[in-house]
Amino acid sequence: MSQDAPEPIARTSLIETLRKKLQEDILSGRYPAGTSLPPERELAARYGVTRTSLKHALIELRSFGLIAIRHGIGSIVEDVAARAGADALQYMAQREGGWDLRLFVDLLEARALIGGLFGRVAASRRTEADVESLREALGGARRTSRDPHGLQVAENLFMRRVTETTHVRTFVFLSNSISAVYARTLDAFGGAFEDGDWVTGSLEEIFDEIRDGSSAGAESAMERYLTESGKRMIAALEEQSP
Amino acid sequence: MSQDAPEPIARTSLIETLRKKLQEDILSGRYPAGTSLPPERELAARYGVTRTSLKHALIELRSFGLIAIRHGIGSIVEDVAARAGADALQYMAQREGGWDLRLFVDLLEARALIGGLFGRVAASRRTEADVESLREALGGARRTSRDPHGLQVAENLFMRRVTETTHVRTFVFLSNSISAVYARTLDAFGGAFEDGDWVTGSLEEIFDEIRDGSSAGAESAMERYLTESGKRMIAALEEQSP
DNA sequence: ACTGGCTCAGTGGATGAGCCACTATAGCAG
DNA sequence: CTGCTATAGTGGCTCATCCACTGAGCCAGT
Repeated sequence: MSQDAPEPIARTSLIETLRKKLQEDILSGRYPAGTSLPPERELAARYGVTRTSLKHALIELRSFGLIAIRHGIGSIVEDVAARAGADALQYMAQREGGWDLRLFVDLLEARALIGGLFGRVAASRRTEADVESLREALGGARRTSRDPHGLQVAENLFMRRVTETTHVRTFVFLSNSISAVYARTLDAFGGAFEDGDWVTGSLEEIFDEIRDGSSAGAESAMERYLTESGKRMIAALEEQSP
Repeated sequence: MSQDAPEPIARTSLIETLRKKLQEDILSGRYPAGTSLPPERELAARYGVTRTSLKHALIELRSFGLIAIRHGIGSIVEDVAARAGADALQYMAQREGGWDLRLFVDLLEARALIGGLFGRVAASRRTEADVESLREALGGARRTSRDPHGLQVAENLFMRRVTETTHVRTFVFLSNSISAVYARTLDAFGGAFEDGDWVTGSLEEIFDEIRDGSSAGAESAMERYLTESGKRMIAALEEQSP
């Protein structure tokens, strides 16, 4: 198997940087919920960019539910807890360059609980085709079980297949939002995939339960694996950034 | 009680319209996943807008995971199923002005299943403060049980409180993404809240289970209510748009 | 005193021309 | 065959302007 692309160097565009900065200022309470942001012209001057660029960043913030932009009025800061959607997680979990460990732990717990639910539903609805698709993904994991990075990719695929087996499209989107938080920093979690036998063994167990249509079994197998896997991811993270 | 504001007239900005149009063209397969969008200059000319405006729309699409923009290369269409996050749901469920009923049914099913999970976790982790907060929200629903619109708002608040009772912040964000799909069109679902006694009765049942710490009870009460409520929402929708 | 219309200042919406920066490719020099 | 360079195509970003919407205050008519 060919080596995967070596993760293109992260370039930070101005807009990207600007959005992060604004977001940080909002999340840190500098611009409290319910208040107006300074006018675009002033904000642009303050951050030293054009109004056009600033606007790009504002529109992106709006799409995450962090602000509401109203013609003739201004940009109003929304209550994050009340409005921000799941896609905002990927930006909230990485603040100021580092990880927000508390939120990340929270996220992984949610992943484990929801994964359990997915396993349960998947077991009760799997078709022949689903089982085959899962078997194939499992095979991929087995073949690459000694390469942490490859295994990580294979595990992700397997989990995606489990989610698809629920036949609930909304679950796939929810799952994407969660994966997106750590997907772009896969390398940071290599340490969680060094014990290849444990990973493949766990996936096999999950596969067996789903194949057998055992809802309760699949639920607990998923939840157990994801919980332990989450712990290892956290550990890997703490090793890197002391 | 005073009459609520009569829903401000929805204004559609150019960027909003443009984003919808592009999105529709992507989702409908006109620009298949993996291929490049036409160059910005050409796209702008084709849609009859400035490149600046087009860019605003593209950036928004990027934030939903529908495209990837690469300097010097172009905008590549992402595989929606693989990348689009939960916030994309609100736009996918309302295509071409009407509702995508299939996706909406799917969404409501997911809501019921996840709601069950939330109920279970909430029951196992509720604190005194949570119970009080839930009781207060329940009281609000009781007081407005004869006004469908008011009841709907109160029910939303109650469900939010249940989610908060899980003490898993990620759940709140996931929940926001789901609510966002129908939150902006609350009026369309008034029909689902006409039987005030049934709604408040159901909420009371959920409250009791959570208060008593009965995980299994809370899970099934939530799932039952949300399933039935979802059916009524669909019915209300079908009445309106034959 | 109240109503309705008008004006004005402040704010976001949108434009279009222009230049910079990045990427891939083809052709040339060694 | 290798490695450099020129070039064309694409997105990144700026700038200067004008349009459209909102809210507040003023003023004339009733």
